[in-house]
Amino acid sequence: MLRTHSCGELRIDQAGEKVTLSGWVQRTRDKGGLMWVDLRDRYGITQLTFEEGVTDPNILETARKLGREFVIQAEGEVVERFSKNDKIPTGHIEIKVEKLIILNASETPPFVIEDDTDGGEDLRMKYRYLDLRRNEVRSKLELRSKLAIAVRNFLANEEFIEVETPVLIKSTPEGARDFVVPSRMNPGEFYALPQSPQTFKQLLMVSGFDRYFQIVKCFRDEDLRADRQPEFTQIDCEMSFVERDDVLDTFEGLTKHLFKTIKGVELSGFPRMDYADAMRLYGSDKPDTRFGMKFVELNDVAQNKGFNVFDQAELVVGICAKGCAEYTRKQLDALTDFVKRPQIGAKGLVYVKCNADGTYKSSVDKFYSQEDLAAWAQKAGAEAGDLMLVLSGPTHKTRSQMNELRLHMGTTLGLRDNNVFKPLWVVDFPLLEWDEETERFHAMHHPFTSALVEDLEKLDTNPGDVRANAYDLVINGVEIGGGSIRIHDQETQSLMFKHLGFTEEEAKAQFGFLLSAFQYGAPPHGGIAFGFDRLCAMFGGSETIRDYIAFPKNTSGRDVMIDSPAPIHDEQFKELGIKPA
RNA sequence: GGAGCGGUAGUUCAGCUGGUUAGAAUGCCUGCCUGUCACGCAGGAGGUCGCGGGUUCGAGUCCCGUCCGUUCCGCCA
Repeated sequence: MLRTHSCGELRIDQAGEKVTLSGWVQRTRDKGGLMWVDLRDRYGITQLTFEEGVTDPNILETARKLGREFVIQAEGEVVERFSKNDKIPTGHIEIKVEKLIILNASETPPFVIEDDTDGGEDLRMKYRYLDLRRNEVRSKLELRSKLAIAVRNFLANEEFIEVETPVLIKSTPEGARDFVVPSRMNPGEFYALPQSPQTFKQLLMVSGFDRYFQIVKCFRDEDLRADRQPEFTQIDCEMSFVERDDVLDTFEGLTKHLFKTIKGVELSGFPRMDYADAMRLYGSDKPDTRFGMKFVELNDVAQNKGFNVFDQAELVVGICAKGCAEYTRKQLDALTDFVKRPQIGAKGLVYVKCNADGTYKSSVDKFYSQEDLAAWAQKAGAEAGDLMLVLSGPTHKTRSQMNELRLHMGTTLGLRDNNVFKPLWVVDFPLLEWDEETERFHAMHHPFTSALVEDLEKLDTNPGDVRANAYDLVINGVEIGGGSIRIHDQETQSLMFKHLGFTEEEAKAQFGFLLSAFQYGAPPHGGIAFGFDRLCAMFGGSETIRDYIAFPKNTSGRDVMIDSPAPIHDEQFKELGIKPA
């Protein structure tokens, strides 16, 4: 037996017992006549002791050879410590070693395996298997495992069936770029890796599975971010005979269950907000509702007073930062620089300080009287001591700039507490979005999303105004998941493809299987998918999903540990019937 | 595709307006140390300053290019 106990479980009660422990050498402390070794495994650390005149000289000699991360097996007696350490759970005991075996020596690792490591991101990724020995990273994967199990428990309890769908499927021009895989047996033809199991889960509804889920890898060949990996995991779900609220209720239930069982947090009912309101009040389809600072449109009180910039703007919009009237020139300049950065691209920033004495000081005093500014303040709900920040320009662009500023102010003012969770359903997204590049409408969610019945008539006259029966779950400004009630009849689906610019032949070639399935009794259905990696990161209180993935890729889509992607041999090209680039 | 930041010892970083032999901390090695637990003390080894070119009497430092990493924009139905 290589071990009788883990390195985290022995306590003072076990004093006197003979035990065998195995693990990694965390650190050795050689005091001359007395030597200690911290032995580590995933459960904890137990101290081993070696003493001149007590420990067998051969064992002492072996112990002195130990280096960091050696794998050893130690046998000995559990004894009470002479000087105890209250900082670790096993700190009241130690093992008086009577037998020591080096199971495997180790090179000195390139960074220290400690919570507070000296290793940089890149290095840790190259030696990810060492990084994963660290408590911090391991505990994130433990959290992920717990979440996955809790998801399965909840959904199984709700009669969902877990079904695996294929990974080698077919490329379609809609949506994100596909990863493709050449087919050896069908030269010149390619599989694509799924961006989501969308059509398969809909077919499972046609098959009568009624409630499906899968914790599944999805693939998108797009540029990466801190919260975006080329392969990522979704909690993918679909339900039959449901309307929107049935889906929302079920997954509100799942979300509450996860927060309760994993974090011990009780969430109350999730508010719902129209996409249009989200854009108007927060300038974003995923508003962070942990704090207010809602947008206030000021066109009627700020225009036609001679300030050209505002007069010519489609939208004049402000936010009120509570208690910030004392901001210095330097702070205001920094905010101006913030919104003028190329990534945000505002031309400038107007401020209005609501002074304690009831007067106003603004960057546009030349154009506006105290009464004018008072009208703004009243509209924005700004009181003495507050600061109004105002942007103007084209509606869509200005809203998105103000969204950035609002989030920045929220962060600056400490209003975005990681221990507070504010979920929100954003509903009634637009069905279609105009794409400047291809000069046609494309589906905002995906082409299988149904429209709101009352908007259907606008599909021909004003397609951009048609709302979809689609919804997103947003928590703290992070898009956790999204879904829709799907189209389930062949006619409507064909019509949708037509509006998306597919010819009948194209629609048939790409989605013929779905259209045909819809002719054989497809039930009304809808579903949702949660981004599992992001959910894990949110539960762990972090913004990057990388540490919640055991072996992630870097921002260039590379795995620096195995060094992929990599070239293939000419013979492989030949076998696959494709030519090297 | 675009923008910002970064690349100096095994590692994390400092190195100002260009100027002797490029530093610190930590890790590593050697010696000492019987209650350490971030042990302590003494000593030692360790560098193609990412790469290529240019400016200069002189480049880690300035300029151009390039590669890599990272953050963001575009992109992500």
